[in-house]
Amino acid sequence: MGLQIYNTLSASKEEFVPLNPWEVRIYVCGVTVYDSSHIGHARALLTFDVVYRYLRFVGYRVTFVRNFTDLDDKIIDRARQEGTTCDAIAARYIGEFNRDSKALGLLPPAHEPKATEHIAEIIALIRRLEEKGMAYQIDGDVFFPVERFPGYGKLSRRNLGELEAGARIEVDERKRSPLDFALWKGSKEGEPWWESPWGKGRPGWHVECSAMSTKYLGQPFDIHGGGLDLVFPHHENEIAQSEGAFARPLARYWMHNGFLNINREKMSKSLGNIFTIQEILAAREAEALRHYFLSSHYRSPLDFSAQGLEEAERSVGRIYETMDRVEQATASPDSATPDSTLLEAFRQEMNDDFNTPRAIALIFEEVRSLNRLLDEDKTEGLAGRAAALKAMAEALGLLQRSPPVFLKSRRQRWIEKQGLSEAGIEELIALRDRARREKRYQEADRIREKLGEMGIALEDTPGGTVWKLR
RNA sequence: GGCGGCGUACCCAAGUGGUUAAGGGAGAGGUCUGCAAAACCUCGAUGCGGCGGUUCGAAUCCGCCCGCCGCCUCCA
Repeated sequence: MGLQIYNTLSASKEEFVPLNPWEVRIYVCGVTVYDSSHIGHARALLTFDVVYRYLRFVGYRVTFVRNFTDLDDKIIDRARQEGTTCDAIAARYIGEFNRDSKALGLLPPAHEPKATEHIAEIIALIRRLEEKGMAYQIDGDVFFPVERFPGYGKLSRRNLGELEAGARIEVDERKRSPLDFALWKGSKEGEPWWESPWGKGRPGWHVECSAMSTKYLGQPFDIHGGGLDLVFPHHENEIAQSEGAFARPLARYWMHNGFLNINREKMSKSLGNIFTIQEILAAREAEALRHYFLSSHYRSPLDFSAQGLEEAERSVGRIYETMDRVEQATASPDSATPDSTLLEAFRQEMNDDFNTPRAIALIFEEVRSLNRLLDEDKTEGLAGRAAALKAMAEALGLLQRSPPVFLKSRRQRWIEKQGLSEAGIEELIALRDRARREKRYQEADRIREKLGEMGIALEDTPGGTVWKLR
């Protein structure tokens, strides 16, 4: 059986059949660049990075697009607070985002369009809606009349009656329905603006994604993704605009990742429980965060904890340590043909709506068998299995670095945090080794204990004493 | 009020009708070791929030109840 994807549109898993058999076109809503990205963003980014990687792994040519919303009320507010321009704010946080995404080990998208660079396309889309009677102008604003789009609510499984009943929005009295949303906003004093058929103004929130996704991917395209919170109203409105304008589907599969909570609470500024990506990556390896997220299913809510992340870092370290052993024992696993049984098992798990927890379980089962082979000095089949493990890990974005580099980096980070010096540690180890050679074991154990208190574990291997973090 | 989700061992977390309920961490015992560590082996939920029901058979379907959470407003 092929890949099954849970489609929010049908609220069920569906066989994934792309429009063209060999390629997949996917659009993911990126970030609004008004502040630093936090680990909730990281979950969404990593979720779709794995979708992207896995689609490539199974052989598709993938066109992946992720936008920047660089035009929005929050950016305007921020610029005002700081007495600077929206451009400056957007540029700053796009820069941060690029650093974050590199640090997270994300594959770069084919396109990263910005709203401000697609004003012409946005205006064209709104005009098209006007022609079809799906836009109305009031003063300098243009709204989308939701009752003109019969499928409104199909993604979030609501009907207009329910929505209106539950609406707690401050209603703009000029709108025909409280649910109508702005396609174009007339500019107020001090706001960025562009010339348009409706006067000076700027796009509404949802319209830029409609314009940009179809510009790069056509309509329909295969997969549209984003966080669960975007289902309503953002994605619902994208569907209304794009399908209203062109009378064909916008995207065929809608994927949404679950939320990240902190200690069972939603992350929010008012609770002060937001961790930025930069804060987390200063303390932990990026692949630890990735492993932590992939250990639960992307659609489940996930509770973030420092302890969980620490455990994840150890787990990732275990995979690296095993790969390190393999590389020391065999010439080169890279030149081996990956074990096909393992790859097939991996595909089977991932084909079930990207079941990464099971894929990771598979990786650990394999880590155990590899270690057993290594313990027993058996090299038969080792390279092929290691190659398969590596291929699986890469499809998840793990094992992006060479084992020695990763292990060294983790150790280095820890030394700095503890204010220790590598030379000092080495010196103590040398002292202990001399004591051991001279069979002064009490002395040797005393030194090891001392290092232990510093958080360092020693391993006496045939090749000499190596040290690791507790 | 409307819509939706979750509750699996000490912790994290898969599993949505059928042999022994994945995997990781912690724990216990063992192999190895001067002693350790790492690695490996073994053990570990007769039970999947509670109570009923459907079924030859349910963590898995249905009903009720308890507890937690999300969306309906900007939000990944």
